[in-house]
Amino acid sequence: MSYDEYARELSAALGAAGRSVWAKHDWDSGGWLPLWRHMGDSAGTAAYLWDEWLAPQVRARISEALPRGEADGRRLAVWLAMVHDIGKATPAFACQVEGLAEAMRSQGLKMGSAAQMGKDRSLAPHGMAGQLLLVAWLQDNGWSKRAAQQIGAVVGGHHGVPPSDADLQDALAHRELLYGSASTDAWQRVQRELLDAAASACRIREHLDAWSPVKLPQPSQVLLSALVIVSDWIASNASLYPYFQRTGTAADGRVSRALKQLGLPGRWRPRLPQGSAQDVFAARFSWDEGTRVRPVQEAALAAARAMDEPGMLVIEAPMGEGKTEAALVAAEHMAAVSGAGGCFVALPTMATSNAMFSRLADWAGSLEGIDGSASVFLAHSKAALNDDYTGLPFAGAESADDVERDAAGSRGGGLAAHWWLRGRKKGMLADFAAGTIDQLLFAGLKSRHLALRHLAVAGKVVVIDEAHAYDTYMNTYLDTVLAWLGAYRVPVVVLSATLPARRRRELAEAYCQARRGSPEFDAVEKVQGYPLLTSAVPGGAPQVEAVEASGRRTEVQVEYLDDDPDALARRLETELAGGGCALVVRNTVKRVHATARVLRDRFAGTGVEVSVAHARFVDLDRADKDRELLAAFGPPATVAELGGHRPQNPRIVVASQVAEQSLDIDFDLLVTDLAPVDLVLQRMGRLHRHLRGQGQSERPEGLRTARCLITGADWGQQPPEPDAGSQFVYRRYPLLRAAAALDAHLSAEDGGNTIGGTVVLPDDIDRLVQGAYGPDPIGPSEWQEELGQARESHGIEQAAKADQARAFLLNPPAKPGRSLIGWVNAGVGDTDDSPRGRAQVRNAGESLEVLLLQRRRDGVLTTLSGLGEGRGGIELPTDFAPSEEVGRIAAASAVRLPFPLVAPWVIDRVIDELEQNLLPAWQDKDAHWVAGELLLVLDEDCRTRLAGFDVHYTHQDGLEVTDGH
DNA sequence: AACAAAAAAAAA
Ligand SMILES: [Fe+3]
Ligand SMILES: [Fe+3]
Repeated sequence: MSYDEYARELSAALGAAGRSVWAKHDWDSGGWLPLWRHMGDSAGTAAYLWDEWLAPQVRARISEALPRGEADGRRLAVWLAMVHDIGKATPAFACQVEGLAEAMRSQGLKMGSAAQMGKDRSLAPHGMAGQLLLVAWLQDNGWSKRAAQQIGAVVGGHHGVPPSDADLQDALAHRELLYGSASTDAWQRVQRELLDAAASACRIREHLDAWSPVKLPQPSQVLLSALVIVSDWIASNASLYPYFQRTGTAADGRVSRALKQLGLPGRWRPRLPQGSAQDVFAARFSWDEGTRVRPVQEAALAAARAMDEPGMLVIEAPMGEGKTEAALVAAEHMAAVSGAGGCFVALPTMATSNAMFSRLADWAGSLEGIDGSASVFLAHSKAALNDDYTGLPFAGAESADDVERDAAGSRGGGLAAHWWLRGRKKGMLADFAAGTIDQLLFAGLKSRHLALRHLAVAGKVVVIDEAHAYDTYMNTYLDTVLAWLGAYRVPVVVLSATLPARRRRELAEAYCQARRGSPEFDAVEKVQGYPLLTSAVPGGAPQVEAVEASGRRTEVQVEYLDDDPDALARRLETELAGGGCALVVRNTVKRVHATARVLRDRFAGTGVEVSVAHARFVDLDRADKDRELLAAFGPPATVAELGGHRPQNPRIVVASQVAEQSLDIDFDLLVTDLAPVDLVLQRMGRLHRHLRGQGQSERPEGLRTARCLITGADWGQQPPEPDAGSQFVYRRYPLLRAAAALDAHLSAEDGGNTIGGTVVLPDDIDRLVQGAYGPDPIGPSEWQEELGQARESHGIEQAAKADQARAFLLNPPAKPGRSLIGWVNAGVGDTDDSPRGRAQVRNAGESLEVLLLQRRRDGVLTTLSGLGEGRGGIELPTDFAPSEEVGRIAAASAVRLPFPLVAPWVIDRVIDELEQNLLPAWQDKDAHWVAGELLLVLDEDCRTRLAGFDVHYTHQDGLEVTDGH
């Protein structure tokens, strides 16, 4: 049956009254669509999506419990798409457009005017009405109410939120909204006629009896919901499915035409990667002759090959062992086994997502089994500012005129961003996506159109990078999402360099939907080894395997240093006497600025350059800073590529945590504040990262041994007292545990000498991480009392975080047969756009981002002067929307306001004052770069006052705020 | 009355 047939069969089966029911209307053009037409469009679209677009593993999941498997799955899906708007065949809906209502009245469907129906109408929105009608119809066909509700809720939820029981009761209590006045049964006859015709057109009549006892698993129900929503959205796109201007408009081939114009990309049909690990990796990543596969990579592919069912693979290995490549190859194999049609890689930040996006696209380009072109998506809020993403060709065509041109243009295949597969809710439906972990965690947040987010991940393999980097709050979401992924049989690859054993166990338990602390998972926590692979398949026994390391090591001499800026300055003077580059990592921006100030004083006129790096810069400056760091301290190839050079004179970079993240930069000497031990290790990774001459002989003589000075605590106390700001950021307990783990490690090394010792990377990573995060006491006995107290209050605090996270947390999958009624109830909706009403997948206090602009002395508004590449000082219009080009610069001039301006007792005043700057002309829809953004306008000296504070911005030091009182 | 980095915000 072709995709165009559904509407024809419907209209043939309906009488004049049934055909008179309308579904869509456009006030501007006066165009409209009858319900039967929208039913046919939606069904045809759903059938096409089932055949050509859904990943095999999604089809399998939907069909799992149905007696005839996928044939039943397709029938059920197409039928639900067809009947999704049956609730429009009610007085409550039909009365809304008087002209169309009048046509229905003349067919005997009596109803009052919209005004006569009054406010009650909102008690029976058409989704909910549809659920009630469908459930009643199924009951008439011999179904139990319970069985009917699991199907009905798909219709009830087609606008994103399945109704609650109470809502359904309220609607039922107003019979006249659904069935008109008690004196007529015309409405019920038409509703039955439409549903009967739909059942015949979808050939489901003969299957209804066999389906009635089925208990649909919730994953199937959610995926059916999502498919109905996607079909409806496509069928409701008026440029694909134009409205009619007259009754009886001929529309032959309308569905096939629309689907051709939509031009969804071809799927990836993954094949098992064949051959040796060496060959597979070399082919996927275009390795040159000399590159050898690493032991972890080889083992990861072997572990994936050993899993004969979809499962979770945890890869723990040090930075620089090719974990990402290992994950992608494992993902390819797992995709072929499970029938995935794509891959999502989740990362902690937008910056790492951007970097991953290019790698993912390269990898996807090398895959076999991609027919036509595949769609790629960069999933985070600032993707539009990323040139790698926006530079991609766009596939498909929004207007019919473009179809021919595009069909010619995209014949070459390859990767493209698809015009329809973009935006917050649809973008993740693309085949290959890289993005922030938030995009994955949203699948665990009760919110509108949640089913779409589930469909987006249910068809893929999911890779979770930097799994150690998430806090208790986010982990609460992650665990719930993993439970759903396990239920969807979505293969998952988890990556980490520093994963606490307890967390490893929790991840595996979550995915397998096992109880916390299930004894089968003891081995996952107790196993020792690094690198380490863990594989888990729901219902099976988890496997663990230690892997040989690849051999690169760095010995780091560790020394404790008092927390005194002057002492630090004196020390650096000595250390850098013979040249060299030092990195000083501070835990707060305040300390970064304070340290930089002292050092600049000290080194003024000596040729020693001091610079800062932190996140309190506008995006464009931050990107420049990162580039400058890479051009000076990156690996030789990168330095050459960026046209930079490693400084000859001594250099000091004072940085916040931005330096511990993804940047591949290398210093001769490291000074760091005491931080949680995984972060200390991460920072140590910036030390002698690249080989510079035999035995590091190209480094200054005194700095050829890697050395790390740890400060940011009063080491004289027992236990050491971490800096107050550090405690605020990281909490006291993890800092004390870090100090204790280091102490235990170093004193074991050299027999009780607590002045310092050696940490070997990567050999000591596992021991330090497990020591710091394990359950056992660690550190000197005199510290234990303090540690015990810190542990207790930390436990309470973390439990509170987990509790907060649960406020909008989705439940794990319920028993099969439980309908989706109330699935996202008490959720956040998406109507509340005020900064405060938004529930989050991250636990953060208030924050405000502003666009930093400048006003010249002559009163003209401009972009910030001094921005690189000629972006600075460009005039901005105030009475109309800025151009595309300048708007983008303004949007990339965002900076987050520091704490003093967003403290709970200040933020309201700050927002009030910033709202004074809003430009009405910039709120227009053609001002999409800047609409809704708060503007902070600086004077010609880059200063301003805000809420009683002095605000100052420099390209050198970023945003500084001082109390102006 | 103290604070990293981090994310995000349109449907049928
Ligand atoms: Fe609808
Ligand atoms: Fe619809």
